[in-house]
Amino acid sequence: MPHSSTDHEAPAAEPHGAGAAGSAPAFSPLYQQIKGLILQSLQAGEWKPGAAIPSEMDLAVRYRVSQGTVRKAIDELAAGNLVVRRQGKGTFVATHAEHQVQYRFLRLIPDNGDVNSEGPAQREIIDCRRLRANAEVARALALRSGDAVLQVRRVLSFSGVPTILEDLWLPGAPFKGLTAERLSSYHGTMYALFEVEFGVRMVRAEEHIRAVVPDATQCALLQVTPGTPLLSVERIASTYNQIPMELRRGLYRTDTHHYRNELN
Amino acid sequence: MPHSSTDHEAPAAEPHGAGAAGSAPAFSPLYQQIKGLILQSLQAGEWKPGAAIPSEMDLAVRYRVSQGTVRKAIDELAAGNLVVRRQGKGTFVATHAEHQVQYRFLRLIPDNGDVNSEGPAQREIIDCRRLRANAEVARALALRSGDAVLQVRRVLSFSGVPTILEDLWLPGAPFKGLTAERLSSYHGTMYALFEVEFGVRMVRAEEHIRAVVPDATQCALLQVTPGTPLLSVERIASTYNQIPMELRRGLYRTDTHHYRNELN
DNA sequence: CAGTGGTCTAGACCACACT
DNA sequence: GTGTGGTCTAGACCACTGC
Repeated sequence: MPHSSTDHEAPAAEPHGAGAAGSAPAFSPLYQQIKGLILQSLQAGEWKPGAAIPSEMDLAVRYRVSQGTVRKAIDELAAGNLVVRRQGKGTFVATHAEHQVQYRFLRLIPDNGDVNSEGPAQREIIDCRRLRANAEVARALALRSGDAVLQVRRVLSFSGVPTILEDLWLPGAPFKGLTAERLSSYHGTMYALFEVEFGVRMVRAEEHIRAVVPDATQCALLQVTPGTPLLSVERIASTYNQIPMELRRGLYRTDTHHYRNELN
Repeated sequence: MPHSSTDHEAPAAEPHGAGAAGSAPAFSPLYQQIKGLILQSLQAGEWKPGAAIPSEMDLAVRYRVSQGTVRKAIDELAAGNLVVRRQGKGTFVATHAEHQVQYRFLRLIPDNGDVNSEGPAQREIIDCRRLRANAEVARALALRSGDAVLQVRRVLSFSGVPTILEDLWLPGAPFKGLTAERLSSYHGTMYALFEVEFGVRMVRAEEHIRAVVPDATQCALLQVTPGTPLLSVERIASTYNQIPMELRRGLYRTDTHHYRNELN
């Protein structure tokens, strides 16, 4: 094998063709392999959220491929919002901790369509406790029943009107040390706090939406009359490697807001 | 100017730099211009839904650019589901008229997650009439109040259970000749019919979701008891050029199904 | 086999940001 | 000016499809 100066990783440079005599081939193009390697570095925390990753040329040298191949790998990462390209500056690890887009996963917007018209949300932590996962929570978080989990309940208000009631469950281990105090005092979104304080970056989520009527407690917290229909939004959010790290159940008032979704 | 054999269009081959002394530059890369030209041909119906568009090489010759540039243009069109690439065969205009993915825009799925477990939906047209657009419908469809529109009401049932009640409004002109008869007798989705019979291909849509309680008529049609919360899904669907061509208001039962959405 | 999309490369140049 | 990502090109080869 030619030249091997400051080796980092070698992509095993096997553009096409079979490897060993395995019965399940499943080859991937070089740029996919590179994408995988970058992804590994991302998970491993080699580059922190908000920081720049090496330039395309540097990565090309490091992985012994052409810049174009690195480019295609990064293109896919950028398409998945894992990374942000900025012309003339570099490519940066995406982060929730930037005031730009406040709630990246929140699809509830005011009926007038202008998110800025109502100012920042007021957040109130109602409860935060450690407990043992029941079967349902355990399944959603890929834990075992009885494992330690953190349960948080909070209310989000817009222009002083309580609009969202959320219950969320987090695996106990990665979030050791999270308290109502820290949640309340942190300035920024929850996901930003998770990133900064616990190194857990939420990357993807899936939501299941239903229409429900709230119980008495929920009515009180959202200040709605019994019988008011609400949106029930169950979200499972995960980090890199698709590992579920949060189960969140939201109740959304839709008298002044609506859930917006784009299809194509 | 060199060689001009069988001219179709010329992209004015102006990769970078300003054109005339206009005060608003706004230049776009070559591949964006090519994308625009392909888009025009798509709208103009030069290539019908389901049919193959010319090969990358052919388009490169036609537009006087390299294959790579055409490729990048097509990549974006494919990313937007306007076109489908099939290795070894060609690139095809996307269509709703293929049994593969039945309802491309329908996000309601059974709670067990398996769309195939319930078989095809039963469709029943309740009503179909021509009338004049009120202010609300006119605004949504970019028409004037009083313009002719078509109003359709239908119920979708899964495994015999009425699950979706939809009211939809279509601009009268492009859909001249649409009747309840044709809607009922057509085998395939509504959007497939629109494509095949009226040349209107729905490409993009935006949905606004709320929780509501149905009125007496709606309860009867969906066979639910008064007070049952339902999902209200308002959709505006549009063709190429972003022109709105359909306003659809759906009421979804979410006792056995849920609206699924992916975030990233 | 020929034709199509898919991958990979290498090099040139442009647009932008910072110093 | 230097370095970054962004565009464009030209050519080679691979993988899949259908004749």
